[in-house]
Order: sequence, then C-alpha cells, then structure tokens
Amino acid sequence: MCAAAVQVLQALSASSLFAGLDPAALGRLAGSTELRDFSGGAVICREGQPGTGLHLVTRGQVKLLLQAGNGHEKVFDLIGPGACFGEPSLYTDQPHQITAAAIVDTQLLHVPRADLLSTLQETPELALRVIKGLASRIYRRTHDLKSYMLMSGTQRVICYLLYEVPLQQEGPAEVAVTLPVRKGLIASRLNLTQEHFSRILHELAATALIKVEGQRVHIRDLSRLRAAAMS
Amino acid sequence: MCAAAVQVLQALSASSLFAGLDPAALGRLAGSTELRDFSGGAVICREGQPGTGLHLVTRGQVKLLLQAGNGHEKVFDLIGPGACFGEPSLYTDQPHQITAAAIVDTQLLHVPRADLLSTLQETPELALRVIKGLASRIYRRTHDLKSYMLMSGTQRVICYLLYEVPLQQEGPAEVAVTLPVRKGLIASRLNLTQEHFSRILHELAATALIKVEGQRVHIRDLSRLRAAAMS
DNA sequence: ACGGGTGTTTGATCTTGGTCAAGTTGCCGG
DNA sequence: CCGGCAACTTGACCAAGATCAAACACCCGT
Repeated sequence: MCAAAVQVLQALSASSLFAGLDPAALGRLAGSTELRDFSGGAVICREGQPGTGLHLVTRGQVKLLLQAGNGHEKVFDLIGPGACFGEPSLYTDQPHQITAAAIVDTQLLHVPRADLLSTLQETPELALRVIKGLASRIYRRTHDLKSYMLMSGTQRVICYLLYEVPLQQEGPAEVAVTLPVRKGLIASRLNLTQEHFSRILHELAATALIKVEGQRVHIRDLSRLRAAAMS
Repeated sequence: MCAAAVQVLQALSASSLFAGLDPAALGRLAGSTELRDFSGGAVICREGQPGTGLHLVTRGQVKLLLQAGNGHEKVFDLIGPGACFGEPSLYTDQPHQITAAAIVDTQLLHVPRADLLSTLQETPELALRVIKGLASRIYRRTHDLKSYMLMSGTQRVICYLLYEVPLQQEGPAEVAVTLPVRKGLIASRLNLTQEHFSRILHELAATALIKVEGQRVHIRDLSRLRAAAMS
C-alpha cells in the first residue's frame, strides 16, 4: 500500500491538472485514487454509463470511440500519458457520451467522482484549473469541428502532421514525425477511411512534401507543407 | 444609470449561470456589466481577437461562424436568449476561435473578463456553475462531432427537428416546430448546403413524416420520425 | 525459414452531397 | 398594385470520399 500510495501521489503531481496543488488537498485526493491497469483492447468505460470518476492516463494509449446505431464506430480522440478523459460526465449528471478502450497495455489513475467534487469545492485553485482544462477541451473540439466542417481530407492530414511536429521547429527544416498508433486509428480520428488516408499520404509523397517509412513520416519542407494546408 | 442597473441585475438573475447567486457577488458583477445592442448583421466579436468578457444573449439571435482560408464559412452554432458564448477564450489565454454576428436585432450583456475571473475565485458556487456550463458545452460539441462523423444528412436533419420539439411530447402525437432562423442558416449549422437541406425536407415530406409550411414544420408522427433517425 | 494473422496498399466502382445555374416564391416599400 | 430583392426550390452535373475486393508487407512465434 505504501509503495502504491507514493506512486499515486507522484503520478498526480506529474499531471498538469494537479501539479503544485495544496499538499493537503492533494493528499486527500491521493488517498482515494487508485491505479488501474488495462491490457491492449480492454474497454475502460462505455457510452451510456454514468461517470464514476476522473481517468488520467499515466502510461499507454487510449482511444475514445463514438458509436453509431449500425455497428459503425469512429475514433473520436486519442489520449496519451498526462491527459485525462471522461470529465464532462463528472460535472453534469449525464452519462458518458463516449466509449474508451486501451490501445496497448495502459495504466491510469482513477480519482472517484465524489472526492474530486468535494475537493473542488474546498480548493478554488483546483476549480480554476478544472475550468481551464475544460476550456482547452472545448478549443480542441471546436478545432476538430472546424476541420470536419470546412477542411478537405488532405488538409486534415497535413494539419495532423503539423500538430505532431515538435513545436520549436521552424523554417524549411526537415523533420520526422512518428505516428503514435497504427494508421487505421489515425485515419478514423481524422474522419477518413484507412484507404483514403493511405492514398492521401501517397499523394503528399508524390509532390515531395513528405516521405513515409512505416510509422515514421519525414517532412521534407515544413514551410511548404504549412503552405499546402491553406490551398 | 439606475434603470439600466436594475435591468442588468434582472437579466443576470434570469440567466441559469447567475440565477440565485450570492447577492453581494451578483451586485459586484452587475456593477461592471453592460448592456450592448447590435442590429441585424452586426459582428459582435471576431476570430483571432482576445476574449474581453462573457457574452450573454438577452434578446435576439446570434450565429457563431467558423471561417476557412478561402472565403467559405459555416454556421457553427445558433445562440438564442439565455445562452452565452465566447467563454473558452476567457479561461484560457487563447483568442476567440469563432466569429459571432447578430442575425436580427440583438441585445446582450457583457461581463468583463477581469471581474468575472475575480468573482469566480471568491465564489465557489459560481465556479461550480461555470464548470457545469463548460461540461454541457462539451456535451453539445461532442454531439455535433458525432453527427458529422457518423450520421447522414437526413439523420442530422431529423435529429435537429426532434431536438427542437418541446420535450414533454410523447407518443405518435402530431407536433409543429417553428424554425428559429432562415433555412440557409440551419442548413449550414447542420453542415449541409441550403440546396441539400431543401431536398432532404422534401424527401421527408414525400414519405409523409413531416409537412413543411414556410418556417413551420409539422411532424406527422413523432415516433416514426424517431425511428427514421436510426435507419 | 515458414506460416499465419494483422495492418497497409491498390484498384474498380458507387454514393453522398456539393456546385452552378435557372427558376419560384414571398415579402416589403413605394 | 407593382417592382425588386432576398430566400427558397429545382434540375443537371460533378467531385470527394466510401465501399468492396484483392493483393501485399510485415511481424512474431515456432
């Protein structure tokens, strides 16, 4: 229990949501937080269920899925270490809108809803962070909405690649990006079929904007790729 | 000034965000809040600008627009009395992602950012409401994302109509819905062209699910329409 | 090295919804 | 009552992207 408690506290402190928070509040939260492990493919929570708490990814990769009446499903977001998901259902009384599943073996923290909400009321600093976190989430969703509403498939792929580029890179430098998950999932995340995504990648390679080597994508000319996103 | 102050206080108290809040906090907010009037077509705020404060619609209709590089633009949301917009830019340091414009003559309240943020820190109750409000916003955006990612145009139109139906209605009753704005705007909101929207409406009328009379849409059979959304 | 499963690519074809252009309708001001 | 303009409808055509099917590549365990 001691080792686990230390691990939980460390993991919480490492997250942007809880880092540097009042130690007393953090300790209280850590007391009820538990580490959970999921093997690749395991479902973490399902659309329609009530939200039991905050999920924070510490290791692995999680996909959030939207499901249609007919078996179709789409990857709605991909979540890596440091990010959390499933909050909206904590703060409203509505059930989860999404299904979450581990893509690879994944470890996450589960902060129970009741403890989080009570800490929230006693810790204005935490409330502000939650607000900020939710606002950034809306930014992200709005950006996705924008790309589906008025960008072409090619533009979405370019934006995705540019987003994955380490930020500091500037100018016409040659950069390499490693796709975090298999291509089919990224395609779905971009609201494309795997086939179409593949074709777009090749079309970009044909104009010498990128070079694809398995999971690695080499960007030949960053500024020219940025320009291509505007077409 | 006195009449205006009373009006502001009343309007704030009528909104779900501020209703029933600690009178002292409410009074302080009301002191810096101002009423703003826009005539139809006027731009309220523009993409890329920093957020100056919270906008709460008290009268009229507002459209939120997303704009692409090439002049194209889409209606991202339609806002009526009682709802607010532009919060995300208040709680992060990022500029507005959207452009807001009045559709008809519109009145709104503007709560300056600094006052809102300071009141937020002193009033946990308000912080909780803001969190809840942002979480519902994410629900709404996620729903939109879902409809663009895995529903057909026809399904989106049906969902929209069902959403506009007064909630209490059940069973195979015949209901009438009045479209809040002109059809072109609704089409854009549903990520359809005006032409396609028109065709879908006629196709639904052809199967006797609805009847269209200008701005009024009569739903012939609610449960059958619900079933059609699943197709 | 071999076999099999998963992931990716390629090609042919089809569907949805967009575009362009030409009517209609309907409303409002004179 | 009559323009005139804006919203809406209708039709013919087009294009982006989906679907289906088949090959191909790459691991990984034996």
